[in-house]
Amino acid sequence: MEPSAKDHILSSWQDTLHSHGFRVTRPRQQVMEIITSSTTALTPQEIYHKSLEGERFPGIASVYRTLELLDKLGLIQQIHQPGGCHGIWPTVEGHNHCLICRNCGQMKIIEGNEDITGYIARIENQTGYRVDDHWLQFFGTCSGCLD
Amino acid sequence: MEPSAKDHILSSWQDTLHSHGFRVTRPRQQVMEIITSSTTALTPQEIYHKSLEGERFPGIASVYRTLELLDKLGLIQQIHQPGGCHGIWPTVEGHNHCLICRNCGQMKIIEGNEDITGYIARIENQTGYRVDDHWLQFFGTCSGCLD
DNA sequence: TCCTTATTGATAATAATTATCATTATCAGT
DNA sequence: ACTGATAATGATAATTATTATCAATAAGGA
Repeated sequence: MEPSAKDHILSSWQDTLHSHGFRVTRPRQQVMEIITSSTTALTPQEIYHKSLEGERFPGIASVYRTLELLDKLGLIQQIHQPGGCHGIWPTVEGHNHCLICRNCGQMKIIEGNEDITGYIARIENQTGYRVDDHWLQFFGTCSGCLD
Repeated sequence: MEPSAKDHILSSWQDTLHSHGFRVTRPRQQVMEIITSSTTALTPQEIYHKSLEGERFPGIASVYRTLELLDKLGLIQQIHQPGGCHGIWPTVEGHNHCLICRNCGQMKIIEGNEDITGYIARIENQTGYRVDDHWLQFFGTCSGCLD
């Protein structure tokens, strides 16, 4: 069986841990497994509660510690939503944005190929700010929830 | 002396409270004063701590209650940032975006006149989502911090 | 000014996150 | 495979943030 995209992320995360001298422990694997399996951005508490479904599960402190580590290594990012801040999602390479279903929370990462350089230049002129980054997020309804 | 933009917002907020049958109390006025005077988006705790500088100040519960009320009336919105979620900022009419200085936190609201309708249409085709809203935020350095 | 009652302040209760430390388990080096 | 040094864990205490409770207070119409 061909390795799935999820398996690929998981093994690359484990490589990153090893190459930085961190151990690949069972609690860390469980947290990483949950994050990479999810179709929605999860909060730390949600990740912890999902882990309870398993036979053995990490303590809540280890969940927080693992998230802190993954964040420090740049492997995850925090997703912000109007009604529920700071969901966790794997970091994706390159410039991209997220698309969130308001109904079921399902998230998709989309390639950021919009051209707003002209808009940014105008903002810089008007405000005197130097702009070095932006967030673009889309909200709507996914195809499953539209039916 | 000409009434400032802040005074204008403040009196319109008070009108909104009155017209919805809510009382304009001292604690509410203090919270509204702090929000409208700030150049950065503030968290509930930050608003409370600023209020302590005054001679009389609201209890922490009243700060939360006032924020809940202002939010329900649509007078404030929550601003999300990578390192400090849920700052409070007055709602601005129309379609607009915010520009935040990563250094000092100073915030500006900018008119949303970018055209990303083509981009949105492409996203809808690719993903099957129906997109009904978006967030666009810019991060950078303000003119004061550039010097 | 008085009266009704919405609102407050003080604080208890709940929830979320971080810190502490003895015990456990990873994994590099045999 | 086995062993040992120590990174990491689990359990829990401490801290912080938010929400709920209720008697006392004050806003604002009559």
